[in-house]
Amino acid sequence: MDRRTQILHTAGRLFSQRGYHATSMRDIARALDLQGGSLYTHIESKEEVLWEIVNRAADRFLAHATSIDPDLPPRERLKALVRGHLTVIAQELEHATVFFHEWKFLSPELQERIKARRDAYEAHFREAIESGVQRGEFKVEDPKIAALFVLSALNWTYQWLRPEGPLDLEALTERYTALVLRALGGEA
Amino acid sequence: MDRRTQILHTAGRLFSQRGYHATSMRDIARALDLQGGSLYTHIESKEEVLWEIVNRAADRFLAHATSIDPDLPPRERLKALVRGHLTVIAQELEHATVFFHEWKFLSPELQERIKARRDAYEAHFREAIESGVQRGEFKVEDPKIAALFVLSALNWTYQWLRPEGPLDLEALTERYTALVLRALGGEA
DNA sequence: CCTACCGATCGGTAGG
DNA sequence: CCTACCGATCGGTAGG
Repeated sequence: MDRRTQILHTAGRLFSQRGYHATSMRDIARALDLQGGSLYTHIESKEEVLWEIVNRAADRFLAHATSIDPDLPPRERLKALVRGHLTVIAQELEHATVFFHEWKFLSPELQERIKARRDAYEAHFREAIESGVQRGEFKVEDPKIAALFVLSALNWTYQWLRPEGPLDLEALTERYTALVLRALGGEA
Repeated sequence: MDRRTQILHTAGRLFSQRGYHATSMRDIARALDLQGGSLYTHIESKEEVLWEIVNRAADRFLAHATSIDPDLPPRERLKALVRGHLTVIAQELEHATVFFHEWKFLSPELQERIKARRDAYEAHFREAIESGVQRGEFKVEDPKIAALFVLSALNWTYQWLRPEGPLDLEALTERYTALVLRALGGEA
């Protein structure tokens, strides 16, 4: 792991624990046994560090979603989306936390880029639900609200999901998909 | 509205927009046409301001939950809980945002007090679900996960719920309760 | 990668 | 409620 990667990793941990503004560059340096100024050989600015963390987390979420065959039956597609989302959060809890919590501290231009990626991600959920409704697999009055409902239930999990916790990822995925599919009227 | 109330209100707005650490006491003072030092006639410290905002938001959530008759049929009880939660978020969006986002910046002692209140609040949901399962109104494998699922779907709404938005609170409550009850197996 | 520093700003206080 | 200030710390840079 080269220095830059170490810096991003350490920053991700500290940002997720204390927040972006409550973490100083000197905090990051100290955790790596460096002096504050030495970080700038490897990074451009504090904001660049935040951007890398947030954007890489967006990569992870999108990589899962785009790898799902859109021709799958909507029920299977949604199951895969739920599983992928929980997997990213469980495997990348610190970066996911920074992604959800700290993206507002990016510059307006970088915020727009993240919003665009987030919208593209959410569209996968909305489309899976809409196609399920069209095919009669799901029954919901308002697919947009249903998508927000499902994404809300998933996003908040970064607040309480602990990979080392009593519930393993498989078991949680199973229970969450069951709740989601039943909410959408897609399962007995 | 006395000065102290004005300060708490302004701080709530700024904390919700920029976050606690990115808001300076001088920012709050400037918004009220005061000098920074003048705030301290009315407040003790920046942390006290955060505490007041967070704890009052907790008051609002708990006031709704405890006003619900626990002998109601579980379905009705849960409907009321969902309605109450969305009502607080819609009516107190800025304070609710600070409640969810900034409580980690309180001292450990104050964090504990908030956690205790949050746990008490969540217990209302868990108990409503558990009693629904016992009475046969709900069918869920794991009431604890079901409660986390419902609370997650509700909590995240502060991220996208806009009181001035196209969807009014009544309509949103209706759709959310329908999704929640169906997820719990409590409605055809 | 370190030492030493820059200007700016922080939360909070004294004294009026 | 203001002026003026305190010590501390911030992100970042120059020069080696």
